[in-house]
Amino acid sequence: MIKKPITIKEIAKKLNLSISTVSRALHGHPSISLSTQQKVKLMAKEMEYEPNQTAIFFQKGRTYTIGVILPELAEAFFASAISAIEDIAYKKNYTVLLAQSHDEEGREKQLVEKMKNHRIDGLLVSVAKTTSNFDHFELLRKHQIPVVFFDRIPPIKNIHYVACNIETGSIEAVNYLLKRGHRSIGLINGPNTLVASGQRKEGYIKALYKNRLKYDPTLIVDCDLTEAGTKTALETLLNHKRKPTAIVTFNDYVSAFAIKSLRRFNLNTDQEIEFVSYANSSIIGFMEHPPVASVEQFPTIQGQKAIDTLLDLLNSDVNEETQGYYKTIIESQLIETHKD
Amino acid sequence: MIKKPITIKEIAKKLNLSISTVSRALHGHPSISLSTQQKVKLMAKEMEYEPNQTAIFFQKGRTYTIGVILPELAEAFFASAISAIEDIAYKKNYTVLLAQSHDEEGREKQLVEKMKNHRIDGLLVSVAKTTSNFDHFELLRKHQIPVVFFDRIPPIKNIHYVACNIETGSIEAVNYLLKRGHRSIGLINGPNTLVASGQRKEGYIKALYKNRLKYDPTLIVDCDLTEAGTKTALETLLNHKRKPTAIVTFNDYVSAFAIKSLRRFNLNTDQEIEFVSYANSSIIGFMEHPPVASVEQFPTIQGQKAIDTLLDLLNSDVNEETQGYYKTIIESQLIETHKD
DNA sequence: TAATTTAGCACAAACGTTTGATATCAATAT
DNA sequence: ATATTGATATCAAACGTTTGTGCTAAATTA
Repeated sequence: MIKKPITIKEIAKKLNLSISTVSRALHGHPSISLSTQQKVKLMAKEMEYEPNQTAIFFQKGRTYTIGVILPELAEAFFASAISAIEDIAYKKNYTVLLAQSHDEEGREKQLVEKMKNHRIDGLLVSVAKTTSNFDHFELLRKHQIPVVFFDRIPPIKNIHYVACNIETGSIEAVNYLLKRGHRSIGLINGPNTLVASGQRKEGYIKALYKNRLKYDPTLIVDCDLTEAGTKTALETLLNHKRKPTAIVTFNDYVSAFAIKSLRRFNLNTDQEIEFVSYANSSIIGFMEHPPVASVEQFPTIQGQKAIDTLLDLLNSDVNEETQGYYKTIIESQLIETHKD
Repeated sequence: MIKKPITIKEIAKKLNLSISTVSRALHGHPSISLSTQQKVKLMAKEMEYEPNQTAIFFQKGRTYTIGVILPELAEAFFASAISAIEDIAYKKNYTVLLAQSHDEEGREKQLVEKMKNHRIDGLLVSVAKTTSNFDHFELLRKHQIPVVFFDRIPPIKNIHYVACNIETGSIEAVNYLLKRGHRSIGLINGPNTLVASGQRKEGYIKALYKNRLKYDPTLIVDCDLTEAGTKTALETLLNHKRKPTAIVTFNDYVSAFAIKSLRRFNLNTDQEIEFVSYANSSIIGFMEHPPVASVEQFPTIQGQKAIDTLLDLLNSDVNEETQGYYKTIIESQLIETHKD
């Protein structure tokens, strides 16, 4: 037996009321008597009435839907973020339209367009690595659709964003290693095309300067984040005239590769090399020899703050110019690996 | 400068045409002359016309949106699955409405309701662990909204589903270890409330029987999948009178915990214990001493098949009764760990 | 009692699009 | 010359809901 969705029209007919009365009754409008309100609500329940959201969306011009565009859903960082976002959206009765850009500018652009046409109320974006032109986001502004960027934010003015300050974490990381007595600290960094690489490097250098230590650029080695690349980078550092006793790596995966490689082929190292990395991902818990610490970047908190400010934006009808822009910076934090 | 979305009405006025003509022109309807079609299309582009999808959704009763309900977005398996699903949805011009149940039946129920009201065209679900009543899915059937279950499928008749046959992988795993000369093989399994645990156990037992080996139930130890639980389970096996030389574990994480624990406190084991696990997750690539093999469950393929069959369902207007139900089984597959 | 307020409801427009039915006009066929 | 066809475009209804305005009768006030 197939059920056609029933409408307020049919409720109206059944109760000999007008459509508008039914509508208002269901919303508890004061100009409808309590008795009819109850009658209507009862009948609605009886007939298993469910409002047609598409009609409401259309009518109201709002969808209570927020778009989320992420570079890569399968990446742990973004998976955590979207999970946190969805949780809050659910709580606030919003719905999440999800899409991934795969770090492609073209796809990102198309997705923005698509979401605009879907009449999302607002958008959350972590921008693609390759994106160099940001007009598609400007377009949304013209259509009064607020956008909040998070984690990967574009280098443009007048935007709302939530980001993580990696530099402080970077400084903490180096300070930590210095306190542990290391004097030659290497850095296996990511490709220098990434903003994230620059941030790590900046912090690394600043920390050394602050401690009045001389900064040796050759102790920084870029790598492509693959296992092979990591190995090569590691070997470069091991052959350095001031062979580092500690190494900061771009992220936990690079640390894992480096440690794995180091231990397999260099087990007879009398002096252990200590590692510090970034992300504090769950992988650390599974490692036999984890880095001594990792810089947490709080994906869930970033996601939460991002959707919080978006919802704020949606529920204050003041326009942007007068109220300025939300800029939230989360401080990254060095987390020591739990010794078990 | 704020832009109001412009409508076909305004295009019509500007060209002195009727609304319907503009609509048909934009769709290339044959009863509109090519010359006017071009004029209209040109003007549409000029005025930066974008169709109001909410109006179209409402009008057509279809949203080209598919709902996806997963237990936990932050879990690697589901993150891969949703990634694959989104990719295909994007290609086929569908949009993904995402939500997570957190393995709670109540939340799952609410989400289904919400998605129904959003008028999704179809739904993809991996059901929550706690769900025991499946009426909310039945409801969708009545509303002609097709549902395809994947990975975690409910124990009810007449449904479309995509699942992974773990038993064959389980058998492969044990066979593999037997071939490698092991005669005492342990199993660190998950909680027996999980279907997944049962499947692993079944395969384990069948493999032994097929090889005419006696099955010792005490070589199977359940654990809660935590690090501590794994350690306890491992110790139980190590103290077994027929101490296993190989262990199958519920998943890669359990393997990681076990291996870590084993190597830390038992480094002087002359004879190595070999591990085989499930999931073949990326963590294996980062392990210093990975399991020798892992049973791949193909999250992306499952996701792909699931959305493929859903789209099939959506685009064939034959009703379910006549065409039967799609039941796709993916064979799991033992993947040997790449030696590097 | 007549005038005015108030409560309770109905009417109808509007949101933007699609689509079946219809109209117009010219070209062709009878 | 009339009927038929075909090409092209218009009209108007419909999708389900919200909401400003208008209406009626009862209740209140003067």
